[in-house]
Amino acid sequence: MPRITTESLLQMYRAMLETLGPSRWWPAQSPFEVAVGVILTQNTTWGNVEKAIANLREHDLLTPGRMATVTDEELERHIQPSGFYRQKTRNLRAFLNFLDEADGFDFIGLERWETPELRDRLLKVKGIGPETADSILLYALGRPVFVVDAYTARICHRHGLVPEDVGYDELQALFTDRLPEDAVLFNEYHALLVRVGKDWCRKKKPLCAACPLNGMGLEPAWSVLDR
DNA sequence: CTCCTGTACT
DNA sequence: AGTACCGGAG
Repeated sequence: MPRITTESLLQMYRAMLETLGPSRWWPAQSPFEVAVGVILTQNTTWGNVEKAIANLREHDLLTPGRMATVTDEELERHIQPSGFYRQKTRNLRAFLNFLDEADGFDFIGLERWETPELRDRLLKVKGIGPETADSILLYALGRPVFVVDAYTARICHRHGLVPEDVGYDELQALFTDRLPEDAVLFNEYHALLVRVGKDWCRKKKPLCAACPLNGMGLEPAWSVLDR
């Protein structure tokens, strides 16, 4: 395994930022809307989530208090285009209950918890796993938490930085152990990795020659391991 | 490991 | 038609 340094991670960051420009994440009008988008986008393309969000906005359901008033059937209908709509309705309901019990639907009231405790509490909510919890912490609450995902794993694995079956915490530590604890940096870094993962470091037929991360002196491990 | 689900892309 | 999608639960 190659030695990974702070400078090499920052070099990757700069390469992506220079090529792609800033990402302006998370696209939403409130912290609650961010959290809803985070939950809806689990294993789902963002375009489908946008349709669901648009439905919710049309019906003025993008606040915890308003969303809590509708039935499961109505919520299912609105978020249907984002897929997994029965599960996600349960997940949204569980998150609403969490907000209600935590702070009476005042999303900003979550500020009273330090990040590690708030993360533990989020992870106890059914439907909220590590990536969803961290995305809410970073993109809804501005906490300096580095979000990793399948794209991050794929990109890092193909550059020989981690094994293919790297776990969430281990992959996250790769970045948090070496980068300054900066929410603005973490926000943009994850956004850039997702964009690279979608458009260049694709699962099949990766476009390595045109990739923003091409020619960084990293080992293209994928080329000899799989296809 | 399988299931969950709709949509868009190849 | 097959595949992939800003995962998580059982």
